[in-house]
Amino acid sequence: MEKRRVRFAPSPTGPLHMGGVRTALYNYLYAKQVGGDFILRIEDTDSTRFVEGAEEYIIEALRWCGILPDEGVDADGRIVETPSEKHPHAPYRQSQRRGIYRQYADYLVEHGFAYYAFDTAEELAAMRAEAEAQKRTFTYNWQTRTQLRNSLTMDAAEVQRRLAEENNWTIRFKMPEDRIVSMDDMIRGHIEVNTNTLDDKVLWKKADELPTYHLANIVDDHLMEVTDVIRGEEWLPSLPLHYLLYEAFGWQDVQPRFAHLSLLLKPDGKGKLSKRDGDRLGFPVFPLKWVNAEGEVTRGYREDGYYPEAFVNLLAMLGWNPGTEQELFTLDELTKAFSLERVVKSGARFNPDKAKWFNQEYLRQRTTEQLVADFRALNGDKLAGFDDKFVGGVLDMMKERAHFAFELWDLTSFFFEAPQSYDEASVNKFWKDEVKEIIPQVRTYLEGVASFDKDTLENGLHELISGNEWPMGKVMNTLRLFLVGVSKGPGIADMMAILGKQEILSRIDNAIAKLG
RNA sequence: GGCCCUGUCGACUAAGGGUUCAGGUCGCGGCCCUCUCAAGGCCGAAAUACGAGUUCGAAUCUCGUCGGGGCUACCA
Repeated sequence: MEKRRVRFAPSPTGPLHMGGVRTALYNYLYAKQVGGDFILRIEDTDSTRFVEGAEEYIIEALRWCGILPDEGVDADGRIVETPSEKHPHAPYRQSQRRGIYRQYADYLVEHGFAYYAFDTAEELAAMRAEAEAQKRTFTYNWQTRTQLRNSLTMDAAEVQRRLAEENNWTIRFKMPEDRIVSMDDMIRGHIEVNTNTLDDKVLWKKADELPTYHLANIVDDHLMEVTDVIRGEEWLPSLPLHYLLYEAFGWQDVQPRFAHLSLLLKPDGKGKLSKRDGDRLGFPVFPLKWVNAEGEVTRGYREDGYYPEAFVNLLAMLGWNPGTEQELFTLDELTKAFSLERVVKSGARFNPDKAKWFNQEYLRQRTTEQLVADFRALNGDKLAGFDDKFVGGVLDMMKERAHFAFELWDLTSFFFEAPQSYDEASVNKFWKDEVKEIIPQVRTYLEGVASFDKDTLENGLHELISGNEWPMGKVMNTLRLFLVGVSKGPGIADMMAILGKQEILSRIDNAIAKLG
């Protein structure tokens, strides 16, 4: 089989949405599975929607996820502008390929597949409004084009004059009359559409000297020898046009195969997942943090504390499954297991809780060394006086409770700082006369323990308390309160063993002094 | 409105006409463990949108209805 070549072709109109990352991921997995190439192409034919920094964001997001393209981006993470052996189809930015497209648009006009149109946007908008008022649908196609201002209705001289003098004309595709376009989608199967429901799409804009998406996309996919197009479902309605364009160019025998992915839906209510949902429900919708021109900050998975492996994993499982009960996959495992046949056809509602669960699983898989590094990166100054062995011991004991590394400080702070205050409800509950008499005796016992390890302390404390018929719960909870300040944390003996005798005795003394 | 896609527990999904009074995971509830909080273990509630048809047999095939999504720009 020929080498598979797939592409991810986003527009730099803002930060890349997590749905876009998923599309990129599926392309990557599909290509890598068979040793194919993953290409990045920037579709920036609409200069009015260009957003500064968006292109860099896209590349950085892919890099963070570990799915950087083979072609289109250089080692420094820049879009390639000059052809080379590794990047033969450069430039990979459509705005820099403007010289390429015109000949293809002209070809279509010369061979009767397209025509020049001189209607203004205002005229067409007015016609659409009028049609709507009459509860009709205005479609620019064979039924209406003969009454409109275009090269089909004007004489050749007039057309030439307008082409030379006017600056706002377009080239439109001449959608055939009453034809069934028969298409295949790798996920959805066979699809048929009647061309009567389609309109004469604009392929070229004189004002910009640039093609629109449809033309640029087909031409570039062909020129870049793309074999498979995996893209979002929003492109499905354009598929007949794309088929017809391949046919018009005579490329139908080498046209790519298509797969249209369903969209990501909001966690609740109706509609597709949007930035608003993230703000409203408290989760990121974008891979990385983004600050727009107005200084408005949008949160990202990376900055929210997600591991890229977890993010990739959760994205992969949103609309695909391996057919087994396995849910945790490395990128390599995904590459081996992935198949378009197992991509789900219906839209996937995003579930933030499950996203957190994925991160928790990845946090648990981290080695102690990795976790210590994560933890120090977040809490450096507070940990200055503690060595890796101590920090690692604390984290090993507590990591099971965290979904994110940033939660670890709240979970473990009492190992690094003695409590400054004591939870009032717990004090009222446990610090009673009976216990006030017992605690000093426990302190005396602790002071005399020769081997201050977990098992010795655990057994010793239990024997001491039950031997004296003291109330186990009250005594232990009081000790916990004195050591931690609140009613939470690991086992008392575990804590004592890690903190050491001096620290334990000092915390007990402080608490007694403070609470009286 | 028109066109296209789509419809299994609250969510992600499995089951490709009989092996299914529908399985797993997240979430939810309960119990156990226990010095607290977690974690863990065990158990539980929870779905084939609806209606016809095909068939000995339908979650699975067909049609209709309803729901959801997308497109309907000189945006991508």
